[in-house]
Amino acid sequence: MEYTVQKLGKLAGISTRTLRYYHQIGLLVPSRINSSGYRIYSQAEVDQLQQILFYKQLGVSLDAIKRIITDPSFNSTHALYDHREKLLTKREELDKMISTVNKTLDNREGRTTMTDKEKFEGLKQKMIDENEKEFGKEIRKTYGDAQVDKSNQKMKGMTQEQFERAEKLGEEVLVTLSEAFETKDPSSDLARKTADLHRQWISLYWNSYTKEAHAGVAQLYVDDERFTAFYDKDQPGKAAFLRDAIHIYTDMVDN
Amino acid sequence: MEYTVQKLGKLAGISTRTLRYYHQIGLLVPSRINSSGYRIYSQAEVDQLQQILFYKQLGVSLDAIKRIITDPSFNSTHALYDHREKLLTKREELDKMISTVNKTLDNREGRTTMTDKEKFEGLKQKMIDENEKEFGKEIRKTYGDAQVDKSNQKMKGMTQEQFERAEKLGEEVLVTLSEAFETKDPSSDLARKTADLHRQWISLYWNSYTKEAHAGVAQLYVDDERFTAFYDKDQPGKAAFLRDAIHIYTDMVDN
DNA sequence: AATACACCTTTACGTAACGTAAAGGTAAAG
DNA sequence: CTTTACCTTTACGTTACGTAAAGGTGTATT
Repeated sequence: MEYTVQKLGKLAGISTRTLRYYHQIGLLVPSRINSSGYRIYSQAEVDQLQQILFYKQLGVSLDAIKRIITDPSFNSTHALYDHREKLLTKREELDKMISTVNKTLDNREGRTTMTDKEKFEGLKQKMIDENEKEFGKEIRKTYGDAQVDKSNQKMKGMTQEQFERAEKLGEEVLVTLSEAFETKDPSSDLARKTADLHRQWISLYWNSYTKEAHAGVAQLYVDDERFTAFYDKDQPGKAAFLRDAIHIYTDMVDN
Repeated sequence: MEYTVQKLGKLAGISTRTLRYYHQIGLLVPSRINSSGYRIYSQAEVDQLQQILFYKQLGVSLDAIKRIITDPSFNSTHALYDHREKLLTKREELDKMISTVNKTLDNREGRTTMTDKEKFEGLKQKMIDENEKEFGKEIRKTYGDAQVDKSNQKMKGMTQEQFERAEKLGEEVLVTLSEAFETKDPSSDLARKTADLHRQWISLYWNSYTKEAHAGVAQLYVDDERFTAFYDKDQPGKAAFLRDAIHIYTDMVDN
């Protein structure tokens, strides 16, 4: 089988420009050029291209890939060891950046919104106070002061728009929960939707979402009678249903 | 105080080329140009440069930095949230690459020196099996199958070198824990070191470290008697001590 | 055969953030 | 007055292509 640039490009899922570029740098040379100047690739090039794309997926530079696949005396395993070192270094740098960003955001959250909309500020403070009075102690016990303070700080740092969105989401969770509860199946689509809405909702208050913490909070809804009372208000069993739905959800989602 | 390019460059630890480039793109404009055409910077520019370098350190693009520091109506906190998302996405991509490289290298090692490493391969599989038998059910219940499978997969994906490092770290945790335990103070330096070593250790098995999950595992050491038995083997109270140390640690560490 | 249309070619600029010459003025010190 | 250190602008190189632009080729339809 022989391929022109477009045929091969479609086969491999890359652009024709890419193939011309690979030819230009000598990474993938067509088996021949036909009388009209067209690049013609055959099976050997298809195989080589697969190799190239594999290494590319690992983040290896085209220059390094060229050395790996064209020079048979080149130790590709050693090259991959080297490459891994580079990747690990990069990840450390990234981790540092992420940590610094987190720190910066933490510091800012407390001070951003000054005395602009007092009413709004008052409302938020009121919500924090009530939250604290009702559930603060239990959550603090389970997740530590730092987490709770951060959540409160974040609430204070929210813009009015974000705040309204959060309140709306919170209501949506309750409405969808009621609908889902009627299915009696915590793995139903509606239940999954509820769990997903709930994730969105807490994500607005948390600095970093993790499945584990989400699942932990879900459990708390059953373990702490005040939470249970809140969710079971209309129909008993809703708190447990929500917990089950969230646990199924966090077990399904891959990250 | 006034500075020429070289003076300011030395002060900030950057090249003169960089300063000229920042001028060119309008990111840092000198306060004035003297009669000979020299760029002259004063205090205001020094301050702005510090800001620029801070954001640069977070991996923010110069274009984004420019918007952040020149447009006062720009919400820099929101920009940082966005930026953090990008960083997290990048880290996921990196993790995938690293995992694939590890897998590839593992496969190659197997092919090239198959019989040589058989013992080692067997050892890893044995560890996974034992782990599963002993703690699998409890951990699966708490953290879900996905997390446990990932951890096992990661163990299989480890190279011999990494594997040895992991085992050594595991021992270090135990040794340091014993020393720290004698201080009777879970906030002592030694206790903090123990928690940090423990973090490093589990990070080798987890795809992504989070404070919450770390704290959760620490709690498990106390809640699950099999874990407790393991850590309390020599001196009762060590499991609880480790949990306390880790909780103090996760509350302190910013990310 | 003429035309339309899909496909091919090469050339070349743009991207991010500078490093590195090259060619040529300027300031201060000897 | 010369050396030396410092300044300037212009411009090419870096990575892996995307995106025109200008023009030739292959095939099907009119």
